Formats: sequence, C-alpha cells, structure tokens
Amino acid sequence: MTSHDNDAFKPIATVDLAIFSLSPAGLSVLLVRRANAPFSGDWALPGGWIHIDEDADLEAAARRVLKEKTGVETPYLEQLQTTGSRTRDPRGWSISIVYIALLSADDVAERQGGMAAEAEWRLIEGEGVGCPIAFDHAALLKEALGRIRSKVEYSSLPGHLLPVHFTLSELQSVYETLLSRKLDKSAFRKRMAEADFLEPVEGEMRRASNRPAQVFRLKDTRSLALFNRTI
Amino acid sequence: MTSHDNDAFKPIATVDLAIFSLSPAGLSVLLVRRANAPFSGDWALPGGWIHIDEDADLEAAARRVLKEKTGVETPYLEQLQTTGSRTRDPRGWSISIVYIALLSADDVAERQGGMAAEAEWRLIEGEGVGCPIAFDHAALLKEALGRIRSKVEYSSLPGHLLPVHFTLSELQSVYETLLSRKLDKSAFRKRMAEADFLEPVEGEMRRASNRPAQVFRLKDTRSLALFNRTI
DNA sequence: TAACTTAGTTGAATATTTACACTAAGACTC
DNA sequence: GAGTCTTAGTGTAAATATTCAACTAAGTTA
Repeated sequence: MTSHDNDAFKPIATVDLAIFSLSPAGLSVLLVRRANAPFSGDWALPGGWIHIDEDADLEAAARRVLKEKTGVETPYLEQLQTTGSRTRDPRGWSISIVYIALLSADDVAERQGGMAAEAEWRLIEGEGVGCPIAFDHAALLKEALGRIRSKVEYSSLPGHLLPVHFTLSELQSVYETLLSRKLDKSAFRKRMAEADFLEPVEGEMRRASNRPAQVFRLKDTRSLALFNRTI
Repeated sequence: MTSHDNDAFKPIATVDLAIFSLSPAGLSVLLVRRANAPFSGDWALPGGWIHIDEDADLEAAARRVLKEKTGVETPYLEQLQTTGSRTRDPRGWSISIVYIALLSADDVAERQGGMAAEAEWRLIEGEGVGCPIAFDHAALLKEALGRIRSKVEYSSLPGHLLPVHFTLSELQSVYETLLSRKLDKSAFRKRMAEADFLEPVEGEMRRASNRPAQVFRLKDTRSLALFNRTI
C-alpha cells in the first residue's frame, strides 16, 4: 500500500451536468448561481459532490443532481467526459465527471415548479452562453455543445428535446436549428424511416389551417438511434 | 460546506489503461499481474492512483502509468469513459477513469526492455481475453474494444498500430483484421486519399519479389482523422 | 526472356443522393 | 361551394458514388 491510499491524497470528485432544452429562441442550457466560495455568485453548470453514502454509482449521482435542480427523473442522459487537474478548483486536485442531459419540452413545461430557485435557462450562442462561468465550465460546456452538434449529424438526438408528441416537420425543424442549415424534406424523411426510431401515434394528427400531419413519438426515450450515414 | 468536503467521504480515484498493439496473431492488450490485494495474483488493466502531488492532470496521470508499464511516451491516447460505484472495489466507493492507448509496432519492438516485468501482451479473442480479469476490468476492456472497432469504420485508427512506415496494402490489411472482413482495394485507397492523413515518404519503397510499394507515414501521430463515410 | 507476384488504376454496371417539382388535404375567403 | 392558401407527403430525373472485376505496372525469380 502506498501513501496514496490515504484520504489526504485523494482528489475531490464531483459530477457536473450540461442540461439542455429547447426554448423558442433555440438550444438552452441550465445554469445555477453559486451560493458558496469559490466563485460565489457566479453562474456554473449544476453539479455536486459524489455522496458515497447515498449514490450507488456515477449515473445515480448524476440523476440525483438532475432531480434536485429540475425535478425531472427520466431524461436522456449520457456521460460526456471527465476532466481533472491540480488547478481547475482552488480547493485542490479535482475531478469532474460531466454528463449531458436532454430534457423534453414537456418536462420543461410541466416541471417549472420543480426547478431549483437559483437555476436559470440560458440561450446558447455560438460556443457557449453570453456570460462568464465558474471553474472550467465554459470549456466543459463547449465540449458538450461539440458532442451534441456532432451527434445531430448521425443520430436521433434532436427527438429527445421535443415534446413526447411531434410531427416530422417539427422534428426536421429542430435538426435544422441545431445544424444551422436547411435540410431536404424527402431525404430527411428517408433517413428517419431507415433509422426506425419513431412510431406513429395512431389516429393522432396535428391540425392547423392546412393539411393535417401525422403525429409521432420516440420508440425509446432513453437511448439514441444512430444513422448509417450523416443526415 | 457539507460533510462531503471531508476526505473520509471522498471516493478512491484511479486511472486505468487499455493499451493495445498488433501482434502477429492480431490485436493484443497489455495486462499486468496484481501484486497486492484485492485480486492479488489476478490479471488486470494497468493503472494506478492519481498522484495529486505529481500529476498535473488526468492525461498526465495516464501518461505516467503508460511510461511505467511500457516505457513508451508518445502514443495515441484517448479517454474512453469513467466508471464509478460503491461496489466495484472492495476497498470502497471507487472511480476509474479509463484511457485507450494505441502503440505503434515500432514502440512495441524497441521498448521490450522498458516493459514492466509483470506485464504481458494478451491476444484479443472476441470481446476480451481468454482469462479472468480483476475488478470490472473485463467490462472496461469490452467497452474499449467496442470503441476501437467502431472507430475503425470511420477513422484512421488502424494507422496508429502500425510501424511509423507502412504501405497502403499493409494498412488495408490492419483494417481488415480489425473489421474481420475483406475490403475493396480501390474503394479503400479512395477513402485514404479523401481523409488526407497519410503522406508518402519520398523515395522510400517497400521492396520484395514483386512491384515495389510506396511507403507512407501518418501526418499526425497524436490524433485521429475521421472519414466522411464509413470505409 | 517468360512466369510470377503484388502495386496501383480504370471503367462499366449498379445503387444512392440530390434538387426540385408534384400531388394531397385540410382551413380560410368571398 | 369554388377558388386560394398553406403545409404534408411523394415522385422523379440528373448527378454522384459505390461495387466488382479486369486491367496495366514494376519488380524478382527461374
């Protein structure tokens, strides 16, 4: 056994979340205002210590933090990456395991009450938000955005940001928002059919002052479907 | 501040590596025999505690472990994933940050002396090696293999397992080994040209009892090139 | 010099993608 | 209720990419 078994030599370990949702103006991320030092009063990604007496594993810790901040229990959740260094936290050598969560528009609408008071949705602009962020969270957020934008190209990711029920046109519109480019309707529908992650909600049609549209939902709200090719 | 600032509530944190190389029979992974409890005498992925007094960040810790076990300093290195749970280590709540390293055949050949005595290359068969492995390392190895086999489809990954100098036929052969299927020569060369991660070594030809072949090397040994389409 | 082996290229048949036009089905206007 | 408007959803021709296999190239070996 080495001296590194000693607690005094252990790094600090936190779980941090990049929680995304769609607001009318575009993709948004949930930030919280820090109550304590360091960076007291600054905005940060929601996160917290791993509670070794309470959390069974890392994903459970992430889900606990998510529940505390948003009230939502079953979003799409994936591990992004882990950063750790001597300098990223003034309190000492620290590790952050970063998760990405995608909230459906229904969750955001219904759980306004469950949201932590100090939490706020911030619109994504380019590679981040328009304000300074604590720790290295700006870099983590940038990584998360990179992962999301990459996965939009070849996965069903945008479907997890919509309400439970949506039309193909609405889904295409989310892809276009996240990609910042227009897609061809016929090619888009072909991809969706191939990827086979949607199911029509029988008899449900979206009605407006035009031809009604078939309503769909995700076959699986907990995992992504991957395309053979990019969209 | 909460009680979780206390060292007694910190999880254990280690960095573990899945270090791969090509042996004549195929892809191999480096395993070490554990000297101490728990799992004393069992094979495991090489790894170690984070040394908060010595390692600047996580990647530095991974490079330190790699150097200790293989003597190699500049391989391809990427973070795979982080696991953490109450039960994966009998000593307590433990986190493992897992890295994948790819060693070029030159590194393996030259550094036989630098290899740790208790380390051994084990041939990959299917989803792992043919022997039991300590902790949850069998699951971690399986994840690493999944990542590698996935990336072979759309990246220059196999190039990092070859010697510094190689021919296109040799590179194609590594792709075929890792994919367990034959590829079309002309399509393969088209992909390599598009991806633009190789440069010819001027004047260098591989000579045998047939037409000589142009020798190539990677433009960048530290990062992967990604293809537009699968291979 | 002919046979052999692997390197590297070419091209025709086939499949996929792209761009865009077309038809479908409702509401709204008059 | 006929015509217009809007968005849903489909069809298609031209362009592009893939596949498969044959071909030429350049050396060694007998």
